[in-house]
Amino acid sequence: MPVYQQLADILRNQIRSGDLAPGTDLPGEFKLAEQYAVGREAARKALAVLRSEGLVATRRGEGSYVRTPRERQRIELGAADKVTIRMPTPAERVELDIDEGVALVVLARRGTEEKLLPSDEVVITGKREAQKG
Amino acid sequence: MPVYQQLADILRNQIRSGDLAPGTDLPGEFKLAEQYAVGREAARKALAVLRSEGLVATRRGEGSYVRTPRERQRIELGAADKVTIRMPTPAERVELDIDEGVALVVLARRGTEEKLLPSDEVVITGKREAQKG
DNA sequence: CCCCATTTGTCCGTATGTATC
DNA sequence: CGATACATACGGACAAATGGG
Repeated sequence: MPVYQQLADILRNQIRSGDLAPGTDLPGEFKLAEQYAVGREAARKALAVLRSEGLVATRRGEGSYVRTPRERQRIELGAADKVTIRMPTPAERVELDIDEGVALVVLARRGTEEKLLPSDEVVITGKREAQKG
Repeated sequence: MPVYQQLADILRNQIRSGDLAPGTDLPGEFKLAEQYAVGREAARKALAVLRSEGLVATRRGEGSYVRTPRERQRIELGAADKVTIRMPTPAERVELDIDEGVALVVLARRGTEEKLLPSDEVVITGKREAQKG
């Protein structure tokens, strides 16, 4: 198994187990590379994997940290409403302030414009009370 | 703007415009790099961007091609059903045969196990006919 | 406001591994 | 088996953003 994936697995386990709690700063790329005796690229790639899973966020000049789960807004769908999901473009990620590893929920409601929502801020259900006819 | 992003923008536009139709093979990394007078890494990164958006898929030893839109299965949600979305882990991508740049739909239905579905194969709506009481 | 140290981002070059045809 | 093509890995160099002093 590739070095970067092994490292990604180690860090993912530490995150899932709570050993690395949400909000925790991760070591820098060079420190990570040094600690695990790998090249910088392997460390970078491992972080990239975790970013792509939405577990970690990285800010240039700052470093990486464990992402905090978002508060989820409930979306109730009627029979005429449609939701599809796709990944945002880099431009959309900037525009909507979406982290890497977070999908885009496209909500199409009758007579309204499409709404674009970060997938980690929503939970989708059917309508609570149904209308007749 | 970074070279790889400029190249990604060019290719994305060609895909969106239909100039590069679904199923079309893209030039190899070296050819792409040569054609646009960039390094191989820039070409690779551009392809990585498009993969992360679900526009392109790459097979080792084969090359890259424009992904074909999937047939979408309609999912009708009741009031008790819950859907959340997250990115799959590399292991899950292998397990469920999901391309890069495709999210995972987690469908939780009353009394059943969670169902995991590729986000590009579903469209979600509310229940067509509502039950009373 | 500038300077500086830190950290990530970009880019290039090179080499080797591995899957496909 | 060879040719092609992508994947991994390391090295170095410079750019760009951040934060502290």
